[in-house]
Amino acid sequence: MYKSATRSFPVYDSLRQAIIEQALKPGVKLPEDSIGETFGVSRTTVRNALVRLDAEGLVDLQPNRGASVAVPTIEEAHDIFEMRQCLEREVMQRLCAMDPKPIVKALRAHLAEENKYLHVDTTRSIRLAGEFHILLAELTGSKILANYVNEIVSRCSLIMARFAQAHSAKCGLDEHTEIIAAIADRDAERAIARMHRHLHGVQDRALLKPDDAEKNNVSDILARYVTPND
Amino acid sequence: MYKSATRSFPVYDSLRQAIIEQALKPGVKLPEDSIGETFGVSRTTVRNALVRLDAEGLVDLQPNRGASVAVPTIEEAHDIFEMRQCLEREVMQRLCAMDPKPIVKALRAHLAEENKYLHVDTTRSIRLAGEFHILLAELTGSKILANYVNEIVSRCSLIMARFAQAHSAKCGLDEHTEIIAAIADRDAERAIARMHRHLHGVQDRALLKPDDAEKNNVSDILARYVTPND
DNA sequence: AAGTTATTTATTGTATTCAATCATTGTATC
DNA sequence: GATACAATGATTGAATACAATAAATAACTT
Repeated sequence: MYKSATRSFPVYDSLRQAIIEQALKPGVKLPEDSIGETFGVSRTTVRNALVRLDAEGLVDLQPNRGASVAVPTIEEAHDIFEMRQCLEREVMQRLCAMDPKPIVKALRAHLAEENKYLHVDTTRSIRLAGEFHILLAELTGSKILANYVNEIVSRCSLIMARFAQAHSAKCGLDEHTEIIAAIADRDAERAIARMHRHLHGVQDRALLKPDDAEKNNVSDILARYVTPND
Repeated sequence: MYKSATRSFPVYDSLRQAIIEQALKPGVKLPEDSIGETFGVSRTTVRNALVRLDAEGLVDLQPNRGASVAVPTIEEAHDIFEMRQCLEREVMQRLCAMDPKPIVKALRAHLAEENKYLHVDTTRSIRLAGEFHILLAELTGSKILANYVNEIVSRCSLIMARFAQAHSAKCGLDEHTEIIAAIADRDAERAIARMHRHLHGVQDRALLKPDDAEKNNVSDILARYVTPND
């Protein structure tokens, strides 16, 4: 839906990544000026990216008082997790009605990747765990379902940044393995049950920590996310 | 998610309305200049609205060649309708687990409205039919579910504009009545079945007409959608 | 005359500019 | 010392301006 051939795309993408990886924590202000400087673009361009992120629910764009990383309430957190259950149930349902061979192959390949970076690169590990769910959705072949799952997984990352203990964001790899097995057997009921329990575990671990909305300097953090192209 | 206290909001809102009501048909170009003139705002402001509509899937924003009303393919159409089935099934499920009294009351009130304008004001009638589904979603109390349903109902309007016979967009009121009855009985299975059949009917009627992408003048059409506030 | 290239025109991408709003600090008053 | 108000500074809202790209037209070649 988003064509990357614009200057605002890298801004959008880096901000998104930074939010998902919890480098930009909920509540952090996102001033157009400083972000523009970081990326070497004008405020117009930054604003474009912010509008998009607002539409996706990752950023909160208040009139006349600018943008900040969205701060999900505990109610929204429950709401989002419930929706996630619904979407991923649908994913399981559909995958179990398809030819499991290519699906399982792709999933196993991803799982190997997850294993590779477990206990090695935490940030990457967390990202891969999320991408496992996005891959599942993509394998259904439904663009719109994949989009929704993508969006909601991102928002769950945000929730974990707000409420969860540090590093509790990692999905259990065993659980991913179990889910793949159920799909391989085309056992929809089991796949749904496994997924449900898995997500419930993630949710449980997510809703513990009281918030410490520590202020961080945006520019310093973002500088690490600029992809150098010269 | 979208704060209305900006100049771009009326532009966004009018465009959205015009697309949903099928006054702006799929494929119609949306030049920033002429739209800006129509609303008395600058291109910057128009662009803001277009970016948002692109994010919602109602507008297609191609780099360097501007915006046009999205033209869903037949594959996307099926994809979207399938997703809609999933979402509205969830709505039924949730509503049937709640206290039916206030829900049924709100739904009956809406149905009365639908009846009132049936055979009187076609445009309004079509809009109300869509809003029935949005109301259902809102009554679950889930913001995010309501958002998704809202979005997907809009995109279904787009699909009907592209493929359906003129005026086949109207939902059967009897079917709405049946759905309400099932909710009143807290009979989830029946509610889901009714909704499923209902949507299937809508989908069937939607996928007939070959496209006649007649060119239309945007400004003329949009002029009717400008809400005068002075 | 058909096709190709050059030129012009229209439209978009982005930066810059100015006005409006909000946040903050300082000052006065009680 | 606390509160209310005023002035300042910082940040956003939105229009304008300029550069870059694409579309349309004209001129040219074969």
